Amino acid sequence: MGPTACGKSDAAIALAKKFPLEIISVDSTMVYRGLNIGSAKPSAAILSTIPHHLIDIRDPKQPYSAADFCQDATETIDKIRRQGQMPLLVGGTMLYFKALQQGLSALPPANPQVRQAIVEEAEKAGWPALHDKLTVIDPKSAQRIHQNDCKRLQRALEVYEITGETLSSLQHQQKKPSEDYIFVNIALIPDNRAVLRQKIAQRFDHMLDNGFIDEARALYQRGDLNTDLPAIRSVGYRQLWYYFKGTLTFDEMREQAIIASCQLAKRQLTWLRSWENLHIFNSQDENLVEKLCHFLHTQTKNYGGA
RNA sequence: GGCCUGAUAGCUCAGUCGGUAGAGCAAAGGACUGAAAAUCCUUGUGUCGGUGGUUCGAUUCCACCUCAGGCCA
Repeated sequence: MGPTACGKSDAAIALAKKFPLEIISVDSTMVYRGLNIGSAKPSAAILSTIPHHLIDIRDPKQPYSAADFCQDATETIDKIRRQGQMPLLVGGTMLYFKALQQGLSALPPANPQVRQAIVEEAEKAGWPALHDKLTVIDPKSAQRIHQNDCKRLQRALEVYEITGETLSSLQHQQKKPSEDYIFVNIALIPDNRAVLRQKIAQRFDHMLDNGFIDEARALYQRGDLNTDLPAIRSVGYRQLWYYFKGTLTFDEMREQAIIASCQLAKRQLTWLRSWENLHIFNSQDENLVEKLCHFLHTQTKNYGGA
């Protein structure tokens, strides 16, 4: 785990060359086909040499979720282990890591019609009015969810609408943490954030120089995608969308994409700061790969048959 | 060379009829259960260009200087 542009993929690939392991991507954007350059997806050449999973498994039109990930990841882990290999989960989507290890409550999946109805209600009455409504239905969740947090408000109302039960009561019921596996949590954390920011900017410029705009334009010209979709909301694609529409100039698009990327990195670091049982490595350490190899070596000894 | 306009937070700017200042963005910290690269919450950021003058008190008024932009020679 680690923030964007900290070198996770490179480190994982280096490890895959030395250990009998296969990589499972834990990334909410790399799941989408056609989002390659902007998601910093490993190249086709690397993907064909080193086994990667959960990349290119969705069309950008179809949303993917943490629950989808849990199911896919569990199946993939089992498959890899049956083949006598070790799974290495690599990515920056911290909710996916958490959901996989701690489990999710038994909640209904998203329902587009119900969501649409809630959005329409919010457009008429405003989100604070929906928050009032939730206070009556599920005071516990309403207290926890801020009245401006439209995504969580929508979800809480959606769950009640579909099941007739409140989100808080369903969440109260036992989650099923995964007990079949031993997870070793490793974080790559930069010790200098200014350097990370610089790296993010350089990487974005590199993407622009290597066809990111053409890639995004092809998606834009499909005509059936928009910025309400999770795929197109992601960093870079969203700003390019506004650039194509003419809302942003090129310079504004570049600046805002880099800023959004830095803000993403900050949120990822916030997750990791309070993460339990974390093995932390300095992502800016010259000998990072060496140290990771040493660490993996001791871990495989400890958990050899697990 | 003359005249005009500007100089306030990291950036763009507002403001103080004289009582040492505030928005947006950025930043920092935080939350996170089927959209999570999403969504949301909290919090500051200051020699108010410099030096003098008037004043109980100047970022605010006055003079000069510096810098930037514009107009005229």
